[in-house]
Order: sequence, then structure tokens, then C-alpha cells
Amino acid sequence: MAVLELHAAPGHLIRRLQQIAVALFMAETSDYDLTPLQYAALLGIRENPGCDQTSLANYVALDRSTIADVVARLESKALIRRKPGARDRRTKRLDLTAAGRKLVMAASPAVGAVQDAILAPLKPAERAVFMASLRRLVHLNNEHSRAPLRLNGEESRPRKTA
Amino acid sequence: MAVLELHAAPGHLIRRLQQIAVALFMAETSDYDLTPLQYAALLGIRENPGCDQTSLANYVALDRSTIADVVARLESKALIRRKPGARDRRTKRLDLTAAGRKLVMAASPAVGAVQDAILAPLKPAERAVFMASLRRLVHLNNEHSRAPLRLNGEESRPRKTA
DNA sequence: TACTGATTGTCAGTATACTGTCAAGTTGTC
DNA sequence: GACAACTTGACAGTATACTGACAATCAGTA
Repeated sequence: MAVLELHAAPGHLIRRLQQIAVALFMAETSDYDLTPLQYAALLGIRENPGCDQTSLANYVALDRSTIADVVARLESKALIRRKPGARDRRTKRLDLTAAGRKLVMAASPAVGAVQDAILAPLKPAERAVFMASLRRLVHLNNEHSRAPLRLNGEESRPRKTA
Repeated sequence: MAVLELHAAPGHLIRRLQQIAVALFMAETSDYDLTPLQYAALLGIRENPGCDQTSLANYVALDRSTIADVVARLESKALIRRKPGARDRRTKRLDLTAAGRKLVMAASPAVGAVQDAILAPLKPAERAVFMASLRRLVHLNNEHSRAPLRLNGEESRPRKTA
């Protein structure tokens, strides 16, 4: 012994649940040709119109490289627009197109159904407890991720203004 | 409204937790040059010496393509050996090398520490409840994954022996 | 034994998700 | 204004994770 039982390990079970959640998403939303991340990015842009890629990365909790890929796909599908920022010419400002806005609304019920489907095996009371623990684990472990959630003005590290 | 709040969505939080779990694993086990999946595959081979790739894929709950990649990396690191099956010449039988066995044992404490670290933000009682729900979600949603867990003799579909 | 159907591992293709590095641009300090 | 420190988006590289297709092989039946 002395070695971990794979099928009881938190890390393994979390990977499996993520795998299942993605499969449910893809099955339920097949009409819209969207991935979970693409939908999340659309939501992020919808909530923060005109934001730059780094802000979006922080909002959906991804690194800049990955968001660049996602954003490129969304742009090639004409769901978002990307234009260079006027104040800061390093940035690209992101906005939904009409098609993007329409797709977010259209896919919304299916995406909602996925969220319910994931938790369906639990009784309602268990669901609430599970979600509370899940939120707690994510929030309190936030900084351990290489792409932690950062909202609005939050700085990654205090700016070296000594 | 009518649209999902991203930061409260089960699917989003599960992705975040998986992201965090991987980051913790990589940080804690950096001495061993292993990924979570590579470690899982080593454990699977350790538990099922001489198994073929499809059995291993079922054991760790991955599709055959992904396991092929993982196994190729493990072989190139000389942690496992792959030899054509005698009875069934389509298969490749998998075994740990001495180095592989040694590495599993050596990394074991660190991997165990990761499992604890993931759940650290919860109180012990909450941990047990969370793990019970997690197991339940994974087991009852198993078939929704494209790579469901299958143990030993379990058939994907009843064999067409009509 | 020939045939049909299923399975095995591989391959190409797509989409995350990370690391590290880089040029271009911005900001704070002197 | 010059300079250093930093940020932004891009790129190359690696590792999951999936789909669908394929040749080789195997198993059951006629």
C-alpha cells in the first residue's frame, strides 16, 4: 500500500467531474457550436464591454495565452469585435457583435440546463451544501492557481511604487 | 438578466477547482517531473500489470487517444515498458520499469499532500460531506462522460452475440 | 473456412491550459 | 525628457482531452 487509491483521490474525482461537466455542456448545447470557455468569454465580454484581453482573462480566470486563443476563435466566428485601445495602444478592446449578443441569449437556457444536470444526482439540500463547499474551495485556493480570478482594480502584486 | 452568473455556475467552479488542483500538484511534485495524469497512469499500470492501453484508459477514465499520448511520454521517460500482446497481437501490454516503480513510491507522499491541500480550506466534517457528494456526482454521471470509468470485465455495450 | 462485425492502437484535427520569452507601449521617478 | 520597471498581446513549446477515421487483428457464425 502506502500509495493513494486513485478512484478515491480528490484530484482524480475533480478531474472526472470537470470531464463530465464539459461532456454535458457539449451535448446540451450542440446547436450553438460553442465550448464552455467560449461561452464564459462571451459572458465576460457582455458584463465588461470594451474590456481588454487581460481583464477578460482575469474575469474568467485564465492566463493571457489561453484567452488569446479563445478570443481569436470568437472573432473568426464574428461573435466579437476586437479593436486597438485608444488610450493604451498595447491593448485590444473587446465587444460583442449583434450575432454574439444573440447567441448568448439563445444558448442561455441550454447552458442553464447543463448547470442543473451536473448537480442532478444530488438531493436539493445536498446541492446547496456542495455548492457552498465548492465556492469555498475555489475562493480560498484562488491564489494557488496560476490564473487566479481578479476582479476590476485588483492588482496581482502591489505595484512597485516605492 | 436571464443569463447565468458565471462565478456562481457549477461548471465554472468545477473548472476552476480542477485548475487549482493541477497547479497544486505541479507545485508540490516539481521534483519528479510528473503530471497528474502521468501519475494516475503509473498507478493504473501498477494496479494492473500487463494491461493493454484500452484497459488503462478505462481505469483512469480517458479515451484511447489521450492515453496513447500519456503512455508514449512515460515510455520515453523509461518509466514503463510496452510490448505487443502474445494472445492478442493488436494490443500493447504495459508494465512499470524499476524506475517507474521507484518514482511512484518516491512521489507518493507529495501526491498525498496535494490531496490534503486541495481540501484544506474545508473543516474536516465538511470535507467528508464534500467528498461523498463528489463521489456521488462522478459515479451517477459516469455514463455522461465520453470516457467513462470501466473496471475489469465491464462491457461498454452488451456484445452483439445474438 | 470465408465472412461479418467488433476491437486495438494510431493518426489527424480541434480546443483547452500552462510556461517562458519577446517587442511594443506605458508609467513613475528623477 | 531620459530612464527603469512594468504591462500587453503575441508566439513557440508542452501536455491534456476530445472527435472521427483507419489498418490490423480478433471472434462468432454460417
